[in-house]
Amino acid sequence: MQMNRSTRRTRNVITINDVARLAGVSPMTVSRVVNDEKNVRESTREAVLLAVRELNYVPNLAARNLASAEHVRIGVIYSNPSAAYLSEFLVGVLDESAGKGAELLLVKCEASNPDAERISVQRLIDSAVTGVVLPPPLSESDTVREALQAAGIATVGVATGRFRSDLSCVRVDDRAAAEDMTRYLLDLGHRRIGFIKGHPNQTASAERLTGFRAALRHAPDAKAEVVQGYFTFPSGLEAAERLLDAEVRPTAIFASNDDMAAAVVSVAHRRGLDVPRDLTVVGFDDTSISTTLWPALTTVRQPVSAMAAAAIDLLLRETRAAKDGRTPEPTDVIVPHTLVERQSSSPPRPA
Amino acid sequence: MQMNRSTRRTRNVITINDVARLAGVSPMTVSRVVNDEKNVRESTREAVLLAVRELNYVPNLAARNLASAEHVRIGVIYSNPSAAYLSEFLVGVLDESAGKGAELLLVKCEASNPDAERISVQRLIDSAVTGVVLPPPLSESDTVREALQAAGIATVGVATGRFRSDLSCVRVDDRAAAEDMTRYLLDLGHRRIGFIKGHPNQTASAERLTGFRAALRHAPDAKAEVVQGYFTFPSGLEAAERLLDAEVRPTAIFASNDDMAAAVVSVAHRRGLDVPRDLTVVGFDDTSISTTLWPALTTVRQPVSAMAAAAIDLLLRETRAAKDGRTPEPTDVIVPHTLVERQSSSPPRPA
DNA sequence: GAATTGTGAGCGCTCACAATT
DNA sequence: GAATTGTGAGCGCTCACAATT
Repeated sequence: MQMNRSTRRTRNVITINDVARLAGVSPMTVSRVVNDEKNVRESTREAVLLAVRELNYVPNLAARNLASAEHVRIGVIYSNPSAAYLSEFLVGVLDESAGKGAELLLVKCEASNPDAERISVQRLIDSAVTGVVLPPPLSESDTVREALQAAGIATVGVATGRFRSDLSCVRVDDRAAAEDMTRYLLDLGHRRIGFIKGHPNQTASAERLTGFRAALRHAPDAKAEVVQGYFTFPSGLEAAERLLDAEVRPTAIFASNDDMAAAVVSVAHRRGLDVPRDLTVVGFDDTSISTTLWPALTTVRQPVSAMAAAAIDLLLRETRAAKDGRTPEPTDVIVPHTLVERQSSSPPRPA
Repeated sequence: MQMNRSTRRTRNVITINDVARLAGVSPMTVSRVVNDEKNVRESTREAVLLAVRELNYVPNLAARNLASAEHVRIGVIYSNPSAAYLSEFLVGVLDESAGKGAELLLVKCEASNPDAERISVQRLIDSAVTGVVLPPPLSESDTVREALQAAGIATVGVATGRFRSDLSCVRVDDRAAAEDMTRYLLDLGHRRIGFIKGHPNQTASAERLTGFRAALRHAPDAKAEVVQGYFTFPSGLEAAERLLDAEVRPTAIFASNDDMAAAVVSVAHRRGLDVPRDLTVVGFDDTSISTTLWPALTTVRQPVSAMAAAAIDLLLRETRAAKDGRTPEPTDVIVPHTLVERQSSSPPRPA
């Protein structure tokens, strides 16, 4: 017999009790299933999940936070990569954590400065974060990784060039992506191709170069010229000058990121070269500069927001598992890249 | 006599009950004071606030969210302003809302497209946001403002050039800031000054121009050349070419934002001009590009993160007041700007 | 009557343990 | 004994109302 409901505001929201009733179990069992805990019989789990789906149940995060011992607080240490990258990254981080009730703590940090890095990590530790997400370039900082590992804090790196067995990461396959782009240039008919490398402190730089070289192996008649860059616009200017000063100019230049590709376009225009008629220019990342520019850049799209979101998701999964006494193996999440063809590329002009 | 505490995890955290006990009132009274409700005697309020401060009480947001009828969800509609601006803005929004338990909902929107703007607003309304923060340039969109007002959603605009009586805003005094910068150039000794205007769809553009002109009125011997820009790097390139093509070149160029100032530096270098020896270049905003560049830009610092944080704070205050039945007057929050002197400015070369 | 303060219950979940298989 | 499920209380706040000034 149903008691008269209290006079309180009626919320017509599905709760854990509704799910429990439908599944014929206790609310605690529903809680176990929803939180992916072990020691739930498979048939029970399925019954609960069925009820969850049927009722479209979404756990109340406020209640979970209040009832559970600790709060999920995720730290993000960011340095000054391309601002375009950071804003896309933050959008992804936000979108994912907002819905999961995780608190975010952002800490700025000068990159390539071990002292500053250690201080940033310490600040996160002092703030009792449960996990940390590292966007590039800090995702490859030994200092940061070691300090976090020493403190036993779950960490996920984003956009590292390679997977390493002691750090979960979310990345694209940089090598395959660079290979795809190079093959695209070869298919257009280019045979003299300049390549601008990324910063040597990031493994993605080497991977992209490897991919570039791998594609060229299938075109023995092609000539490659490789110069160093550092992912910045100014370094791209300098690299472009070097490549375009060659006696026989390349007909295409592949820059390891969009900022440097934008610099190549800038230098080309200064020299009176039409892009793409006289020079094809392609980039990597698909950050906002690639469409701000004229001509818009052909580039490799890294789904930055989705990667950030995936990193948060992975981190939450790992911290939850850790709380449950399991120590999850570091995971290597590879997300698909896409080649985005825009106006900065075309077949070379017939000689 | 103290009962044996439950076997449950002991949290040694200050709660509303601790404050109530110390202040000699009921928890509900503490709740009223903390939430800034009316109908609390002034002496009671003071006693409670004293206890809050003494114990360093911070309300548990999860408990508040669970107990109170509705959730605070703040929408942010962003378009594609400078990426550097957006990332700073998001950092501020995040820092402020994380600590206040507000959920954030980001919606991207193509600017200057009324249909897209209406769709974005509708998405926020459908998601039951309690308030909306508008970064530029959407903070000045009539479409967006009207749609939100029609839906009765509290809104705060950021970095609008002027205050209007129907919209709370957080901004710097653009006119005064531009006047300061211009006076700085005059004090350095410049008498031929180029000015690149911002996009005409933002009131800040006009304010900055007004400030520039106001400062020049005190230097009757100075000559000004004003050209149109649109806040983008390419528009800055074009404007710089126009200014530097003049028979008598300006010795200083004041661009209405950093992106355009960076473009001016780029054009100057292309023409073999040394910055600042041959040409002083100054910007506005102090976004990350101003220090990435060489020489680093002298510019006006807008504390973007702090402004975003202030906007969130103001919004929370307004929605809370509205819940309490009060209709707060739109507020005009002006935050201080600062002139940041770096390497791109110097006295003009003696003729 | 209006302004101010307090009371008891309840928001939706998870804890620690107990009970069952 | 181990694996699985349930029980009762409690997390820290605010609601609706009642009681007091």
